[in-house]
Amino acid sequence: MMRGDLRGALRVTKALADAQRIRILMMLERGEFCVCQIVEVLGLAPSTVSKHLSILAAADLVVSRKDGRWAYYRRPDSDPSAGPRAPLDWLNRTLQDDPQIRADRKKLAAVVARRPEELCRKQRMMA
Amino acid sequence: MMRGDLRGALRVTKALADAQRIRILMMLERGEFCVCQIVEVLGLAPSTVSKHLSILAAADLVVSRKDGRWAYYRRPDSDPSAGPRAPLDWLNRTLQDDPQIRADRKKLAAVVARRPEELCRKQRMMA
DNA sequence: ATTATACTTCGCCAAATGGCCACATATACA
DNA sequence: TGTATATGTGGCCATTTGGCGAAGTATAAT
Repeated sequence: MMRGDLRGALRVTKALADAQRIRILMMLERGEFCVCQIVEVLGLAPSTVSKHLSILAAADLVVSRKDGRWAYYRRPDSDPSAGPRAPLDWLNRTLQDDPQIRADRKKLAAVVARRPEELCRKQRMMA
Repeated sequence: MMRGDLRGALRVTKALADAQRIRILMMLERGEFCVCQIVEVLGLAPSTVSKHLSILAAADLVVSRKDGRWAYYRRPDSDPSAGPRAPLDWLNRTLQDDPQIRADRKKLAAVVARRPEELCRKQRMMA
């Protein structure tokens, strides 16, 4: 993208200025996940998570991939020089030992052990 | 400070998620300035600028120094490894050619040429 | 073809944010 | 001491933001 103007930078910093979105980004350091998996870890409504993901995507902090009914999100596998790699690395370093992030990682491990269908079914039951 | 938790990181990212505060930080890359000088460049009410500065200070992105009636703000002259140096460097790189930031730099040059008293006097006249 | 399902978009509401003015505080100068 | 002045704080208001549920969309399964 390479915008390089204040508006573009603000899109990034505003995207980073929310706890749930930071949690999502830290998740995605571990790999590529579908929306229902992210929903399960965050404990928010799917519509809410979807909106967060669209904000992150608009800032080029994540990219999406459709596969059947599922939508997978991951960190862009792009050049480390350009793009907002620097603030993300900083977050990574800073939050390595944060209790919330550690808890998310633990929950993530349990989540990836299941098939996505089960997650979605469970989430429908709760709602 | 070295907080290292999500709350501390959010204080930083939220502080960076505002155009005026980014403009202030870019100004302070050029040196140390008093509130009335920042007011003059941004074109906002002194109370507004003061609040922005307190948000930046709470995130350890600026430090203040009192000298008589004047309060001077600057970037913390601290270790480059710890602290939120990384996102700031990224902003610096990204916004180098932004028109708003360039305009601010130009205005800043005119502002530093005057004595602070004149600026404050002028600002009182306008209000 | 119809139904089920994974996700997104829309509409709404409560809370947070950014702006200003008015006032409070603190320092300097007469 | 008293007054002027540079900055900080509190109250108020308009806008933005984050959350949810309901409805919409698109793909898969029956």
